[in-house]
Amino acid sequence: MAHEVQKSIARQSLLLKSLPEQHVGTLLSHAIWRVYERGETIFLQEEKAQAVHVVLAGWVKLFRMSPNGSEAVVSVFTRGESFGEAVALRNVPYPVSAEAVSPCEVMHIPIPVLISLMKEDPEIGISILAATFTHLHSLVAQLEQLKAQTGAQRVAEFLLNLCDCEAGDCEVVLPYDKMLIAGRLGMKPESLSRAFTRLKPIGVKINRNHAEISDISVLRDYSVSDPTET
Amino acid sequence: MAHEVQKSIARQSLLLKSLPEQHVGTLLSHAIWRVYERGETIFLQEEKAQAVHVVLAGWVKLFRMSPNGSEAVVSVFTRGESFGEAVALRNVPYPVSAEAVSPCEVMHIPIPVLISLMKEDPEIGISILAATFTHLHSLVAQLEQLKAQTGAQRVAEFLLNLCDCEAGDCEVVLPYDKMLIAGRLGMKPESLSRAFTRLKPIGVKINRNHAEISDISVLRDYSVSDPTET
DNA sequence: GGTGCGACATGACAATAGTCAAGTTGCGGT
DNA sequence: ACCGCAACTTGACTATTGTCATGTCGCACC
Repeated sequence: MAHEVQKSIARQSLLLKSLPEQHVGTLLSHAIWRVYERGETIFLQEEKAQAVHVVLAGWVKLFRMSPNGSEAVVSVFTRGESFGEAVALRNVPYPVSAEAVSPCEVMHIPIPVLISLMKEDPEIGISILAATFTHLHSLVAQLEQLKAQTGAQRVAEFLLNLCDCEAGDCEVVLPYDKMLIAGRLGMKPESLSRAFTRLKPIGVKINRNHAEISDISVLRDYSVSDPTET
Repeated sequence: MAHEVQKSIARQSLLLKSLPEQHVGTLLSHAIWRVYERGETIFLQEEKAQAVHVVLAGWVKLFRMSPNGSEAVVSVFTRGESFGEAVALRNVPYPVSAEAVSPCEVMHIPIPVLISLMKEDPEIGISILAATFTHLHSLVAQLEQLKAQTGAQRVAEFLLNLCDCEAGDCEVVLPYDKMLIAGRLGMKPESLSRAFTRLKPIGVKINRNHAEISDISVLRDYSVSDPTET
């Protein structure tokens, strides 16, 4: 971790930003910084956890291979987000695998460093819990989406999360390729294509990896409407 | 918490069993003990968290109401299990609602008690993280199931989790009614019925709330087989 | 011992998503 | 500039699931 730029990104991460300065310094000085190429494995399911991971740049996916061979994408992380906190403290194997889906920079904080610091200051524990809770919450939201919404609605919600605008029209860039988006939303690439087609009548134009939304509120209404009444 | 029986159940809970004796005593002496009737609400989504909850008897479901009115069951807890740990420490509203699905006994540990104890002893934090991680893990597993398995396979896996036997034949009791099982597995009651029908040819007989499995290994094979090749 | 209600099963149908196959397109390598 | 590949789209078909309607059964309540 020689570069000041990366240190400052790390400080802004959800995991570290609420910690007192002295601890952040300790953690950063023990952290390992690595780059990954697209498609490279960061760790494998069932492997023993060695570190907590903070994404500094690029995109990382967490996924699970089921015994029958199909892949379920559990989540996708980018700059400032961290993963592996909970598993780190329990000395159990990873329940998922992690892979870089674009060129990435990832910071690894070795677990022993974290544990010893945690015994000194309970604030660290609370901070880790906060990050873990964020994941928990997002998984709950995903479960709800899968169980209660159609494919097209999930895509609509996905697009809405990408917009920062509040109302009116908006253009967003799809952050990673469509195969991964499909996986993240629990469908096949073909179904994603069709979902996009279905959103066309309500003002969504897809061009390459750009999406144009003519009216956000229309899309928002659609994403929460009852599937049976459309 | 006047009753010794309940205290001893609480001590066996995942949350408390690994804590040092003195802390358990403190927590128990501040805990509130309550009974709930079937269908009674324990807390509502968006409500501010007041306590961590430990189920002593009966069954509790956590669920989310989506804006369009449909209900997604997130998890179901029973004796010895706890929920609400993560949200407790962040002063944020509950992301889910909780309801008793059978007559229940639930112990509530007020959050301030927990926080002050946590500042005294970091072990408490680790213990809470452990419980939280268990939930995280189970949510990840659920996501995988929903995305990569058919309805009948999810039912098969649900039945396998209920058996304690390792091989051969086995009879299990369905722990709660079929409507809730359906919700827990992300399907409608009708689909659950059909899933049971589909499991009949491979040796599963359903009678009331009893399930007879003629050969566990056959069922296990089925639950992990590729849906396309059956 | 009725009576009525809710849980559950089943059939017919519609909607949704997966599968397979056949293009099209964009892009990197030569 | 050409080639080849992988991502993406589209169409036809199938499978799975939700919806609606109907019927049975068990059980609490009078």
